[in-house]
Amino acid sequence: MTDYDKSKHIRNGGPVTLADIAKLAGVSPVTVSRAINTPALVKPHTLEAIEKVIARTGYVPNLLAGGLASRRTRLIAAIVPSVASTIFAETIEGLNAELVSAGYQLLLGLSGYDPGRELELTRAILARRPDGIILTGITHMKETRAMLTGASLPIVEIWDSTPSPLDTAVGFSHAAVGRLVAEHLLIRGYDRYAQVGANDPRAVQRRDGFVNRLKGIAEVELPELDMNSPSTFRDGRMAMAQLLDRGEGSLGVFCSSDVVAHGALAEAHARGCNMPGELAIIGFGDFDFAPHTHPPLTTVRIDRRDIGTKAARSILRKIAGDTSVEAMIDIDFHIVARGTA
Amino acid sequence: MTDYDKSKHIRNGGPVTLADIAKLAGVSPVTVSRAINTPALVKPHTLEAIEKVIARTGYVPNLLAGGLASRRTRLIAAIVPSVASTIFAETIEGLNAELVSAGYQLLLGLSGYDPGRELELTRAILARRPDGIILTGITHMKETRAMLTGASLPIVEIWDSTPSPLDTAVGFSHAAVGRLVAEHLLIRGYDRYAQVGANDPRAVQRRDGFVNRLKGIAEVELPELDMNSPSTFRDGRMAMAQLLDRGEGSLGVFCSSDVVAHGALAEAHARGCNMPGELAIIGFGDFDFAPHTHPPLTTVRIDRRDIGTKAARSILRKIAGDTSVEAMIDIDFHIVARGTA
DNA sequence: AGTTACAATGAAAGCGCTTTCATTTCTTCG
DNA sequence: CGAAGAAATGAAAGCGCTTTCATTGTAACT
Repeated sequence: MTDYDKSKHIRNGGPVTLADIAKLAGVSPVTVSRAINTPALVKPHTLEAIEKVIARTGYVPNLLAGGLASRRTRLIAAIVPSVASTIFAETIEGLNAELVSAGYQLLLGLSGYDPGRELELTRAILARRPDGIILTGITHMKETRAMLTGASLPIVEIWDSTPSPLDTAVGFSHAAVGRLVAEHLLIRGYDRYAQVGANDPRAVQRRDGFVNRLKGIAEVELPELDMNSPSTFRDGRMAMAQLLDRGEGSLGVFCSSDVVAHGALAEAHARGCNMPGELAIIGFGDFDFAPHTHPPLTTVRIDRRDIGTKAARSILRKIAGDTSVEAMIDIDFHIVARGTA
Repeated sequence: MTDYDKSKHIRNGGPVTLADIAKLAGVSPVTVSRAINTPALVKPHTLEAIEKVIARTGYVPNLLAGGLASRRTRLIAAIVPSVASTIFAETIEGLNAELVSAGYQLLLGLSGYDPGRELELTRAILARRPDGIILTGITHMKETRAMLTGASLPIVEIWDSTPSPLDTAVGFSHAAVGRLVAEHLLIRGYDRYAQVGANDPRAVQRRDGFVNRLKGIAEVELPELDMNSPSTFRDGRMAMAQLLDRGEGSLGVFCSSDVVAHGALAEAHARGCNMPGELAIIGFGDFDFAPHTHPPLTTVRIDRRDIGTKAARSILRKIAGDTSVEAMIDIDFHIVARGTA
C-alpha cells in the first residue's frame, strides 16, 4: 500500500485535509473524495472506514479547493436592496429554504437601492464564482449587465416583469398593479386621486401605471416627499396631511407600500375621516399588520416568499442544465379589499 | 521576455485568468497579483499597463483560488434564526454595512431557531473557510461548539450576554430585561401579571427574569399558545382573549415581542379596555409600528442595528490580530414608556 | 478455463491564485 | 565611477481538492 503523505514535514495540528483522511484510512485521496461526493461508487466496507476517520478527526472539506477544481461552488448569490424592509425578507427566506434543501448556500448582497453599489457587489460576488446569481429588478447599469453576461452563469431577476430578461425573470408587472388599483378606485369614484411613496424603479412603475390609467379621467396629485426610497410611516402621514390640507372632496390614495399607507391611515384616523366613503387608501405588499389597522388596510397582495421559491427553483433547474426554463415566470397579485377602499 | 502562457492549448474563450492578464501586459503573474492586491509595490507605469488590460478584458479575479492560496477568504458568515422577523434584519444590515466597507462579504445562514440546523449550517459554512463567524445566541449543540473551536477562527455570538462566550459576545441580558419590565409594572401595581410569547431561548430568559422578579409578590400567568417561536399577532390576540376571559382585576402583561404585544393590544382595544390603568401591555423590540398603535405601545428598545455594527467591528479587529477585544460587549436597552404601561 | 464486463481503486495533472525566495534594475552616495 | 541598498520583478512551489485516464479485482458468461 502506498504512503499518501505528501507533506514534507509533520502535520502541525493545522486543519485536517483530505490527504490526511486518506492516509489514516489507508486509501488514496480520490477514494476519500468519492466517499464524500459519490458514496455509491465506493465499496460499503471502505466507505465505512473512511466515514469513521472523518468523524474521528472532525474533518471539514475545503470547498474553496473543491470549487476551484470542480468549477462548481454550490453557492448562489442574491442581491436585494435591503433585508430590513420586510418586502424582500420573505423572498430571501423562500429562496434560502429552497437552496439549502438542494445543498446550496446563499451569498447575500445588499445594494441599498443603489445601482452603483449593485455593480460593485456584482463584481465582488462574481469573484467568488457562484453557480448562479439572483438580482432584484430589471434595471441595471450597463457595466453590470456586461459583467453578468460575460460571466455566463444562470441569472434570475426577481420582483419585476419584462419581455427581455437577462436570462430569466420571476415577478409581475408593477404598471399592471398601478392600473388595477386605479380601476378599483374608479369603480367607487372619487373627486380626487393621489399617489404617495417611494421612488425606486418599481414604485415608479406602479405610480405610472396608476397615473396612466386615470389619464383623461382625473389628475393624480403627487405630494412631494423630501426623501429617498424606501419611504416610511412618517412619510405617509405627512403626505396625507398635505393632501387633506390642500383640497376638498372625496379622495382616493394609492401608497407605494403598506408602511406608507399605514402612516397615511394614522393621519386620516386622527382627523376622523370617513373611510372608505370620503377617503380611500390602498397600500402595497399586504404586510403582517395590514389586517389589523383601524380600519383594516386594503392592499395589493403578492406572495413574496413564492418569488424566492420560484427563483430558486428556476436557477437550480438552469444549473442542472435544464434549458426549458421559461424566460418570464409570472407571479400573481390581487387586491385584498378590507376597510380602506 | 519570457512567454507566460502555460496553457497547452489555445484559450477557448473561457474566463480570463491572471495568467492571461500577465501575458497581455507582458509581465509575470506575480506582478499582476501585486497590481491587484498591493499596488504600492508595483511601478506606476507597469500598474497602469496592467490596469488597462484588466479593464479591457473584464477580468474578475477568482477568489476561490486566491482564498485557497492565501488562506484568507474575506468572507464573514452569520447565522441568524430568521430574517423575516424584523428583529434580526436590522442587525444584518448593520453587520453588512460594516463588513462591506472593510472589503468583506457576508455569507448568510438561516437556522429557523433550530439548533440542529444551526449545526448543519455551521458545517456547511466552515467548509467555505470564512475568516470569521457570527452566531445568534449562546446556546449551541455541543457538536457545534466543538466544530467551532476546532476551526480556530474569530467567533462572535450576538443577541445575548454571557460571562463565558465561545470567543466574544455582543448583546445584553434577557433576564435583566424581564426584571426591568417587572419593576416597571410593579411601580404601577396590578392585581394580576402575565407573560405571553415565544419559546426561543432568549424569550424564555426574558420570561424567567420577569417571573423571578415577581416571585413572592405575584403569580405570573402564562397562557398556553400551541405554537413555536416566533409568535405572531394572532398569538398575542388569542392569549389576551384567554387572559381577559378567565380572570378579574387589573392586569400587567409582558409580551415576548412587539408583534405579540400588537395582537394583545388589538384584542384589548376591541374590548374597550382602559389602558394603562386597568390593563398594561409591554412589548419587546420597539418595532417601527410601536409608536403608532392605539394607544402607542410601551416597549423595550434595543439598538438592533448597533448589535450588527459592533459585532462586525469586533470580528474585524480579531481578524486583524487585535487580541484586546473584550469578551463581552454590552448593548444598552431601556423601556420606552408610551401609552400602554 | 478464458474472455468480457463491470466495480473499485489509484496516479497524475491541474484548477487559478499567493507565498517565499531569488534575481534584476534602479538610485544614491562616498 | 563603483559599491551598497532599495525598489521592482520573476521563478517555482503549493494551497486542497476534482478530473481524467489507467489499473486492478471480481463476477458473469460461454
